[in-house]
Amino acid sequence: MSSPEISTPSALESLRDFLADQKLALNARLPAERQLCSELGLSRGKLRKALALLEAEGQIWRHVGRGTFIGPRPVINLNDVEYLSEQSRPTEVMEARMAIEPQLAKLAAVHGTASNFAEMRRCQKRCHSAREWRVYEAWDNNFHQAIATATCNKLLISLFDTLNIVRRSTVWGQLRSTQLPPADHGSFAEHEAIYEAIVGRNPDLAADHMRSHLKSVRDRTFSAMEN
Amino acid sequence: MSSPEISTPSALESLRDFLADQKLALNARLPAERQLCSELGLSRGKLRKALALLEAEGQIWRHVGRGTFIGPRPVINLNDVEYLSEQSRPTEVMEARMAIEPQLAKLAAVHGTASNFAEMRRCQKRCHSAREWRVYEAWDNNFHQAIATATCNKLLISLFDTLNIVRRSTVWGQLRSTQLPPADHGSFAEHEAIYEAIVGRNPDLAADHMRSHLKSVRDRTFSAMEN
DNA sequence: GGTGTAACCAATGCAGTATTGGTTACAGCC
DNA sequence: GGCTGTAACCAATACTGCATTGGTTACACC
Repeated sequence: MSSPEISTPSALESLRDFLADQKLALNARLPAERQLCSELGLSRGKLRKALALLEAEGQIWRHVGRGTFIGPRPVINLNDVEYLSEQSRPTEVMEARMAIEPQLAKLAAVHGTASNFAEMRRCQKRCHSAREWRVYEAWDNNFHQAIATATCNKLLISLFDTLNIVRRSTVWGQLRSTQLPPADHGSFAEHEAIYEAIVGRNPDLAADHMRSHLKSVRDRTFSAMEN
Repeated sequence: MSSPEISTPSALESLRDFLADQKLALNARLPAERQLCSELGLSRGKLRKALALLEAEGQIWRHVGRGTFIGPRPVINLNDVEYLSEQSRPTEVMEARMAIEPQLAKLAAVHGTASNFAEMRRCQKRCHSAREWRVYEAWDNNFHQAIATATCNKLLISLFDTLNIVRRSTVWGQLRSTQLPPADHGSFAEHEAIYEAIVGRNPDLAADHMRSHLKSVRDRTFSAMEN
């Protein structure tokens, strides 16, 4: 039986020869499968087996609708926020917040500067003076952003930004309970506690307050969803 | 009456009234400028001035070809991992790991499945049998990746991936102390402790072990850098 | 100088079409 | 039965032409 053991390897060989001939640069796109078939005189099945081997070796990578390319598969776009938002359920987003934001508060208490603290204070005041839910929410968001900024860690800030975008674009399955100005919103006291702990350079306390703040946010959100 | 001090504010007022009437949701798109002009009976110039004020307040954001939207301008996609890597110093990367990975271990102990645990075990074995530093490092990396995967939280996994890419592309300012096979590498016991805590469904213990593991990694790394 | 109007610009969205890798069904052939 | 080649189909993606949108400029008119 000379056919399978030899014919498939020969397909691989002719494909390798073709690639060597063309001297294709990194990331270059090679002809579509159907075209390569006729050029190399191979059936599509054989060609695809050869291509699969090359792909397994990391020599090429393929994608439906795009083509076959030279080189290692590029890193997937991790920050494809839309995709992430579709993939993330509200409980997951909340879980991620509770995992990360307390740590940010902790580090903010360590590395935060006076101007960081001033920005946090400014956001708090705007929260108080907000008369519409939307405005309140904007400054609440800025408050949490200010805490992330206070970590003085660009990587963590970037991770928080991604988390934040996903959170804001997540469909929470509810309308805000109207245009309610959040007059006696419980978050005021919680924000204050977080702020005090951070400014007081008390990392663990800051993390604790952030954790309980997020817990109450979670409870309010999900209980509102069930109503 | 028709002086600029009055006419422009009135444009702003009628625009605010319009927004209140429509009760537009967050991220909703409001009508195109030309349409709003006729609806509100304003010239485009006046309308644009009013819109510019709202935009300055952070109430709306606009983009050519897309439209005008309610809410804060979404943050640009910072998928530029290379940029992040340049901006992040080794201490920052390490700090981010110590902030996030213990939380991942904690959640892995909560949500992890049997197949997650099997994968973690597989990575551990490969770490043991590795004879080159590079291979060891690859499976060590996979071990931490498996923990992130075990959180069953796509958002957290994605954040970890970003962190991981930055970490791996960070210049640590040192060469590995040669090709040393890490025969009695201290991380073995630490990995084992983390694994046991996760499989034993002990979230806090898992976080603790991860924290001390990262501490020892940090100490080894930075002491090596000083030598 | 300020205002309103219209025209233009580049960026974007959108819908329809073509292309691409991946898969399946089937006839033909040892 | 097992393998092969062919064709058809599928979902994802690129491409293309057109409509729309915010931003800008020019100009006539007070």
